Amino acid sequence: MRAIAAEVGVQAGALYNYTPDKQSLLFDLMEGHMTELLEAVRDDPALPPEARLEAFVAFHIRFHHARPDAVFIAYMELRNLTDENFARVEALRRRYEDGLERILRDGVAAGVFRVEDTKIATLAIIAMLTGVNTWFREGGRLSLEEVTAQYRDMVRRAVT
Amino acid sequence: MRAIAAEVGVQAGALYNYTPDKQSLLFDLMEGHMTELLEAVRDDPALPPEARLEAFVAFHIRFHHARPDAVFIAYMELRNLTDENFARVEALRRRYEDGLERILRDGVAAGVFRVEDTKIATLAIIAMLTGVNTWFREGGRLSLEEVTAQYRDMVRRAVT
DNA sequence: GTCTATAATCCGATAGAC
DNA sequence: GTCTATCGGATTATAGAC
Repeated sequence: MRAIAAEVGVQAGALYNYTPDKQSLLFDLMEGHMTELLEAVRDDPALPPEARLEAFVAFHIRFHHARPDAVFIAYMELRNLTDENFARVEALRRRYEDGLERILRDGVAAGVFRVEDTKIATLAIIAMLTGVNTWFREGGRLSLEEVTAQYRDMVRRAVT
Repeated sequence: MRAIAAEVGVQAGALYNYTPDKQSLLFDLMEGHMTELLEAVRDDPALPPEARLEAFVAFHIRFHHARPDAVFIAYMELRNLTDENFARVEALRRRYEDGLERILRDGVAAGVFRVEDTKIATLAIIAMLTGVNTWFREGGRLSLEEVTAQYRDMVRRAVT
């Protein structure tokens, strides 16, 4: 709390005019991040599953790349949530995963994807995409667009 | 330190007969984990790249599944290492990644893998495989062997 | 709405008896 | 080698002045 106060230029006690306690602040940050994620993601079931999957890959990488701090907190501070707050954040995360799984299931039903278990494929793809945040830095050997293109190819081939 | 002492049945001060300070204890844990990993991984360059890749997938999942606590610490406590200790752990991690990249490069050279950038594919595959630890629990819908088989298929198809 | 001051508690690490 | 006791400092949160 002292670090946050110093960052915004007030004393620690002043923060308690804006949040009842640290737990609420942490939960609000994480819930806000997940809500933004769910509101930003787009999926048009009328499009071919391959196009929907490619759009998801590009969206996930770009959205998370734009918010490294929120992603870091959402990942590292999960264990510091109360049981109830943890359950609420987890429910939002599952809703996001369900969006990807729907694409995979539709692709399987349409005969264009070969996926034995869509839930496992969903978790595998999201873990792979989120991993970009741990190593990608602007100004490196490849641009984010080039990196995204390669992940798009790997994901597409993994499920076809 | 107090929690560790309680777990092993001594008082906090007694731990300092075994470690000079908390930083050394943390570093020794993480270095030990990475050293075990590097000593346990096997790769026979004489085998076909596809077989070597499948062996790597199975090894990575099994090794990490057997050490959930060490994996968790190696991940969550990275930021609590001093700069020097962080650099040493990172160097070990990079050596492990290089082992997988060698397989991918050999496969590309042999014309059996289609990978645009072997470094990116390496990071993507490892992130995907390590993600298993965050959700897999013994006694669930699928056995670890079944899960491993599905990851093996996805990885193989992603690079061919 | 911000400040100072402080309560209550936790932390890593050390000192010295045994 | 373990214990008790404690130091010095950090933490979240509160109280009350302005």
